[in-house]
Amino acid sequence: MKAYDASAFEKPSVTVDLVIFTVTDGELKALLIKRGQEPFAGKWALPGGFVRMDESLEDAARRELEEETGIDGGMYLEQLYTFGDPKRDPRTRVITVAYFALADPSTVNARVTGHEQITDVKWFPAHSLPPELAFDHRKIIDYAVKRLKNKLEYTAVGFELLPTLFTLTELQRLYEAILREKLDKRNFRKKVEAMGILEKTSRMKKGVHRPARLYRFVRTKPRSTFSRVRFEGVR
Amino acid sequence: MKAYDASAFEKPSVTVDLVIFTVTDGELKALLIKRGQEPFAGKWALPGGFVRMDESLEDAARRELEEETGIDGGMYLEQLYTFGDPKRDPRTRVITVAYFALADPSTVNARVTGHEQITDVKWFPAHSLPPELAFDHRKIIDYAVKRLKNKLEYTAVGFELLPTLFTLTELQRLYEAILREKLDKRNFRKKVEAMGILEKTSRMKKGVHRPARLYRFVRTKPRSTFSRVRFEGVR
DNA sequence: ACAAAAGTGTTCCTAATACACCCATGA
DNA sequence: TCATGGGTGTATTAGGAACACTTTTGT
Repeated sequence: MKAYDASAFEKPSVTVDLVIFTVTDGELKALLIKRGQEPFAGKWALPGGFVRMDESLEDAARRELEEETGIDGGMYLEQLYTFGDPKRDPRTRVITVAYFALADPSTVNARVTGHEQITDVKWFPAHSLPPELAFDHRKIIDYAVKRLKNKLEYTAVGFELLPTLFTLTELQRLYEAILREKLDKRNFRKKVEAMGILEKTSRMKKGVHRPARLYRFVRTKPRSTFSRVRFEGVR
Repeated sequence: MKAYDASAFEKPSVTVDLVIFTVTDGELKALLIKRGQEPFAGKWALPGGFVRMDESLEDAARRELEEETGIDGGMYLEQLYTFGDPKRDPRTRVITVAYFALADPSTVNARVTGHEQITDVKWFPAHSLPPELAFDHRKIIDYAVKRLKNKLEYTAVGFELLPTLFTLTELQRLYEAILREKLDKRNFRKKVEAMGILEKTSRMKKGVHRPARLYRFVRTKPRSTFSRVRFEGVR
């Protein structure tokens, strides 16, 4: 019980690990860092780090997020799962609380800052990751991808991956990239408009062909029907 | 990064807390224990305890579960969320990984075993909990209730709360108790039969009126359509 | 024979799917 | 003027919701 003297127990280390997603070139990508130190030196791993004694888990995640991507706060962040296998870190007991984050590619500026132990930072397609990842990070990423796909079907989370203004086709491509399936243009638009979270702007995006209308994402007041709109099977 | 020397950091304590649900008397109930020690002496709290260095989080949860309820393994157990507010424990930094468990009431035998720090154990209706719970346990329970309700709508998790053989009315009452809404008998049966996870047995349950057929829950091979069956709005 | 719970079938309606054509622009 | 992506409407179908009556038993 809680009532036991906490100091009587040997304590595990606690870290947060981040699966930072973005979508570029029609592909879902995750940000990985190359480790410069043992264990798993030279292997790709999730960004993350130790939770400090005076910060909440989410604060820790957001701090690491900023350090790693150069984005200061505001990014979508959600707790994923806590991985606590006693052998997941070969050195000592480390329990990690995994988060996933969604980054609008236009704002992300991945970089190596401060961490001499990181020798490289790179976006990897979520479906062709390096074969050998550090720790149990492959498992964590796979889990995050599953959760993201699922979440996409019943929430408006996808907008986090787009700039403020976007066209419906861009939104559709985003969904297709994450779900890895083609969607029907007409049905997709019907669904997304039914959600009532799109605001038509007066601006148009010029391209080589007919200009496309730009939309903005608006968080509406909680609607009971909102969470029921799903993307499953929009084909 | 992971690469830092783990021992250089002060470590938080890590516990697991359990929201153990059952349904009796047409009500969803959660098992609470009365604390015999500070902090929160005399207050009701979730069962739980420190994670040992050599056991996984789930192992820790299952161990506590058995110690608290006298059920040896096999119970449905799912990781809920990890709560890590630095001030959630007034003494020291304690991060807790919350789990929720589902107990068939016929097998549960709540008791006080071994823990001199526990002065009482009791099932409380999830919707009328003691006003003052220890730590952030009210938040944890509320979250668990939300998750359970949600889970009920797209998985077969409800069967964990019933004995092996049950009638369809018993199953419906269970759903009604958790969702806190009346369901339409005909639609409920259609849905639940469409799930394809019920096996009609030849046995009947005798009562004061027309005997009811007893069913058994069968885990079918993974069916792609399975997860789409929902209970929302079965009214 | 009747009270009470078990059990079942049909209609209505909404939402999901599948599908094809016109529109506006730049080259 | 034509190639290309932008944009829209409709018919069909499946599933969710609403609803009422018959059956079986114990008393």
